[in-house]
Amino acid sequence: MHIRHTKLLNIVNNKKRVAVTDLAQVLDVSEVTIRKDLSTLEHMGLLRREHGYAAMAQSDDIANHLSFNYEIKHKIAMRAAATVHNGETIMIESGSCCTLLAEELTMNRRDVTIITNSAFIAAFVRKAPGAHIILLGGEYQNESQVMVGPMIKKCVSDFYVDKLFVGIDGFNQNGFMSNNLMRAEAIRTMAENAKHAIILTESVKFTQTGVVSLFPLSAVDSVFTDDGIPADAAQIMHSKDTHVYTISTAEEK
Amino acid sequence: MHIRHTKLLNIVNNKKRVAVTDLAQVLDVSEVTIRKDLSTLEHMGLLRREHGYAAMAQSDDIANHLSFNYEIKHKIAMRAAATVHNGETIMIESGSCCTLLAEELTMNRRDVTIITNSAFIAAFVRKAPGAHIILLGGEYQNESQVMVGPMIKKCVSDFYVDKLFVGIDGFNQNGFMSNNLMRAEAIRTMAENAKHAIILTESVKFTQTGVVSLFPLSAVDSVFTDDGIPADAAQIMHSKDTHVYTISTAEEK
DNA sequence: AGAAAATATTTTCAAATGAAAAAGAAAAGA
DNA sequence: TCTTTTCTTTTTCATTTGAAAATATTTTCT
Repeated sequence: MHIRHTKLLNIVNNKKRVAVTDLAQVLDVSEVTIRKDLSTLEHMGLLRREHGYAAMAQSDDIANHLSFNYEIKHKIAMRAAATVHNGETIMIESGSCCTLLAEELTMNRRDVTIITNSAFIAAFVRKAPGAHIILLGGEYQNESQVMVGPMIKKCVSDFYVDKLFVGIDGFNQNGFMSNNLMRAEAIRTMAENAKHAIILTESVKFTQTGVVSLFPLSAVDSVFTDDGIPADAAQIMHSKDTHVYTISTAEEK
Repeated sequence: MHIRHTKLLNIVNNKKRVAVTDLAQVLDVSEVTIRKDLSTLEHMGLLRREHGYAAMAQSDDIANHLSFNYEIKHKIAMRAAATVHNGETIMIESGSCCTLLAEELTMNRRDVTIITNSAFIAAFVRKAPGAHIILLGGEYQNESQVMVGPMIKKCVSDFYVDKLFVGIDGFNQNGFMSNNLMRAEAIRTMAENAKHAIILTESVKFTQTGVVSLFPLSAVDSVFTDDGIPADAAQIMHSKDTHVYTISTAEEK
């Protein structure tokens, strides 16, 4: 991803709606270049175009939108993808990093089967050549497009996998947190049928606290995040034998 | 829906991609009017706009695309919707008419719960105020966005409803047909837990034959279609006590 | 380092765009 | 029937758009 694309996304995400003229001026390139960038980014689903403007891709969960810190999320996803081998079956719950993980696995791996309760992820990767998805049933949450409720348990009981990848909404000294009771319940149910629970998240989540408890520290095998993670949070996890993989956020070039 | 919109959709669907200029000329209105129409229709998801052109909304199953015969499909859906009362829980399988039925029920009814194996329908109606969806789990078919396979049975066994609405791909004297073995199997599984199986389909399907058998005539309670249905097909169904509701395709005005 | 190739960016331009105001047509009320 | 209101369509215009060609920059190879 071009460095200008990153800047452009930041501007659009902050202002929500920016004139093409302004973008060209601020980024000091011609409008034509901006337009080509906008085409690319719109195609990736990271923003919307309007006549004369670029607008933030409307998201149902603004705070978790893919285009916020896209590059970091992508790096985290790529690092986690390296732990999955061809032919493996894994579970994924929703979240930006997890979505990008699913994309990578379906685009560039062979015969990876993804079991998920996220209809969003299923739709996101369905055009990819290697997309093989098993969608868990349940009550459909209209905003998140995730399935929750008792049906999840029924569906997931057929499977046992090595790895479950999940996102989080917050963290405190007792463990990992979520913002939604039903989803937290669904994730724990999925975790019962997976050997390792693995967390993928931007480091900001470690400075926030969620609304409901998701996992105690001991339940999580490893964490993939970026190097913005507070030292004390990393320390707490280390002390409980949770592996922490931090990705460098340094901008290349 | 404006009559010009219908004509416009037909042109776009036939040619796949038409210049705005050409549309204005053929329909004999100004380009501005065409542009307003295109905005409306794009917003409804019935076509895509490109710079200078209107293009067919890309569909995974071209033959079943929503924008083909939209008006007829909509009328069929509205007629079927009249049989569903507030507070009812129903099952829907995929199909254009069924999608529009789901839209109507979530937009203009109160407390209707829809059980479906179509992630497409779930996503299509999720913004509607009354959308309450239970999505059945299973193997995710990338093109149709429908879940199939043994997990359907597990999921659906929790429910028993009065009505199951389904679409079909074809018909012969032995009964109703589908184009996909797995989906046909899923539909029959759903039908086991519904009192009445109800078919929603454009009449053209009665002149086509599917690839796999879906239901014998006796398994279907009623059929909602348009008045283009061949007399002999209607006759066969009548003889088996299947109600046939035909909607007039006459263009108003 | 220097040449060749591949990428990225800008210039240029005719065509397409959306907004606003004006004109026309249809529906409703007296 | 005439008037008012509302909805639809057209006219007008300054701005935005994408395509192509020209130029600049970076990368790759020798």
